[in-house]
Amino acid sequence: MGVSERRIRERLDARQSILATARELFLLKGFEATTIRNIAEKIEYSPSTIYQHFKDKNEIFYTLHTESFIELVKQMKRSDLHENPLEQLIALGKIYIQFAEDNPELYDLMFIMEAPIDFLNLLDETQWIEGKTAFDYLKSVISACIDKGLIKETDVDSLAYLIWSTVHGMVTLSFSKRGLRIGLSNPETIIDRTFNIFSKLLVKS
Amino acid sequence: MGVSERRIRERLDARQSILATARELFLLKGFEATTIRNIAEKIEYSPSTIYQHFKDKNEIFYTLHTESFIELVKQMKRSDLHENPLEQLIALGKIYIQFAEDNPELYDLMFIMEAPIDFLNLLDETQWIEGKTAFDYLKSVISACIDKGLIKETDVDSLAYLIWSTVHGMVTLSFSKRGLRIGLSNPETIIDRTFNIFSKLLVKS
DNA sequence: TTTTTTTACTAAACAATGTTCTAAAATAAA
DNA sequence: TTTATTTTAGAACATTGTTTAGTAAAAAAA
Repeated sequence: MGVSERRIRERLDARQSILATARELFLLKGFEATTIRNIAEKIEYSPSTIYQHFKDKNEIFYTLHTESFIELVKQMKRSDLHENPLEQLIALGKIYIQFAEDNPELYDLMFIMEAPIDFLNLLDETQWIEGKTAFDYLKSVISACIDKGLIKETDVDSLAYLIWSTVHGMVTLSFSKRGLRIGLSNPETIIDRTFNIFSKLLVKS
Repeated sequence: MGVSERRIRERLDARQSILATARELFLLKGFEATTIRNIAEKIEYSPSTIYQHFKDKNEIFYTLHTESFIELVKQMKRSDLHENPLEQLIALGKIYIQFAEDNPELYDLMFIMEAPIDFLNLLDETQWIEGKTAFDYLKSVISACIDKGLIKETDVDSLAYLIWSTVHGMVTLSFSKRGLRIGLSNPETIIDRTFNIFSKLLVKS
């Protein structure tokens, strides 16, 4: 019965090479510029074969979306080498911003584009596990800060949403180039400076 | 010589009706779903006629982009009925969020989409006047807070960028539905609650 | 071994998009 | 009235995501 197993393996290989190529082209040229025909050509299949493995373009990129969250959480966990939870929180923010700056296209897919969430809505999951995992990790660090009396505010949900919003906002304003040409004295360092002020505000609270 | 004047007027009318229709369809269906053929059909012209008035689709929506900023600044100025600059700052934040929630498609065009800024880059203006006007207004309110000793921090640029990032972040996370299904207790009130905490942090600073 | 069934795959086509080309029609100038 | 200019439209082009219909290959059944 090795035959059917081999076929399953071959199918999986094809699927993986579609995903790998999609990822490669996506990182190089973005979502819109990565076409089904592009991917097909690169792996030497016809475009219609891709539809044997994925329902549509969104499904391909939803897979990438999920993988990217696993990677982000992995990066975030690097922050736990700090003993002091406040230091860990600061480190977490920096890691998040760094991830976004290193992977702007992926960040777009993960937090801005509608396509992946639209696909998620098609499956009727009640929870978005990858997102929740990352958010829960942030909350746990904030909780540690509160427990040690390092932050006075006690609404963890709102604190987490505030911190997330702020770093997300800084990053996306930078991506969309809306922070340029508005008279900032040092546009290239504005994210760093703003992050520092925000950190100070949090500590004093 | 009333003839050529009439033709100029007619040209302007055509241009205006293209813009009005573009706006209408855009608000109804968004950028991508608003097609040139769509607009043309509605004003009973052929698609190619539109290209006599606008270089491309981006130019049409860049015009909308600019108009929207004028409207936003108008709304923002409603905040100056508050005597206390800190109260004005809070009001300003609420107005901004309200504008975004009332006009999600316009907000997308104004602060998220690349198309309008790409068009702006084609003209080589050194400043983005509409954006700078709004940002300067925010900075003036913050400066008033600092002058009255209501906020301790003194880096106006960073404070303004922080506040902008935070409200922008909250709004866009909401738009992209990334704040859903991650275990928030009351997702529908999270923006309000977060905004309140952020206000408190700013005051205590 | 031969026949049948399932699977994998492709070429071609479809409907839609932004945009451009070519030529006709309407208008203004001479 | 004739000529030049402007305005307009229809058709075409190059892309896109996706679907359809049919073919070739492999596996299963006879």
